[in-house]
Amino acid sequence: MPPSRLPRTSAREQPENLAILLREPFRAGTELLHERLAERGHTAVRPPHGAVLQYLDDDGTQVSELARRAQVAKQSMAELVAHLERHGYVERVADPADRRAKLVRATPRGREVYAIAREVVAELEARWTTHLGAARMRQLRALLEELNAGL
Amino acid sequence: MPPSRLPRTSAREQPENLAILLREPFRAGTELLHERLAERGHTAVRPPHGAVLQYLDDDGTQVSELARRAQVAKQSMAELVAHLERHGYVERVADPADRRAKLVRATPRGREVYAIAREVVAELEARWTTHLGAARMRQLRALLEELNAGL
DNA sequence: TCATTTCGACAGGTTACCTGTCTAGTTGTA
DNA sequence: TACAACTAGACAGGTAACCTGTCGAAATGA
Repeated sequence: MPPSRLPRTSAREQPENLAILLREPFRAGTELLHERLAERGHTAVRPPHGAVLQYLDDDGTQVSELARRAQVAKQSMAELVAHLERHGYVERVADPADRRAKLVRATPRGREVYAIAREVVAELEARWTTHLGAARMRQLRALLEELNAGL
Repeated sequence: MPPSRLPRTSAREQPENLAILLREPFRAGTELLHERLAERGHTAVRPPHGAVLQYLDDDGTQVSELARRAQVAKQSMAELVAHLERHGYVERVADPADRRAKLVRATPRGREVYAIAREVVAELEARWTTHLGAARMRQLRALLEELNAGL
């Protein structure tokens, strides 16, 4: 099941070329990450949950703050957090600074996910560096940084 | 509402750097496209419908084929097509070559969406070229093409 | 001819999103 | 200090976008 087998006659392929070039490596990386997570038993962590883990501070973060960072509604974030809590990836503890609030924090099981993510990122970068060479990878990164800086 | 305002202490920010660099320009482009579509009255066309329009051949395409290309279940694709059909962006006509099948085809209203998409892509590329310069844009594109070629 | 495959419809379920409302608690200000 | 205004998160209820499984009609291959 090659995900890159795009139709030759797709009506929008030509104009979207650059968009696809940006999207595909990201998509491939996300796919690899979730494959690896599944292999190691973390089937309950699916792509949307990245929006939680990605924005979690080490010392815990409020649900409302996570929702703001991920740009979804509080209720949506609360559901994702509840799912991860049910599966033991995060825990919610009382916020000592605000009695209304709870802080969401990664558990040891949650931190395993971070470790796997770091491995996958390292593996991908290594693979890409093999294909492009170190110099061109640096070039690519620099160009992407410039592009991102200009929003 | 700056979408790029990422938390300084995000636990995964460092290792994901390159992933984010790839994702952000794509995300920004998608956002701009759907803003423009909404401005011009095409509020019914939302991101998932790109999976239909993106893979439509000019002479029409079967739902099953679209599902394969977009890598979703037939039923999911059928829903997206039904939505676009209800809103007048595509029509389904009998497939002359297969009496079981119907071909999904863009209507004039659907082709407006393609036109807007092409405008947005052109605008983004122009904006990025202003930031990076034509030479670096060519470099970036070449590097991304190499990266994608290596899957 | 007939077993197998394929197309698209239907049934039924889940997940990830949304808005709106409510209570408890915080904060800014008269 | 008092109180209006705001904020955190829970609950209610809804929708869109995905899934699997099943089916009848049509196509295909042996």
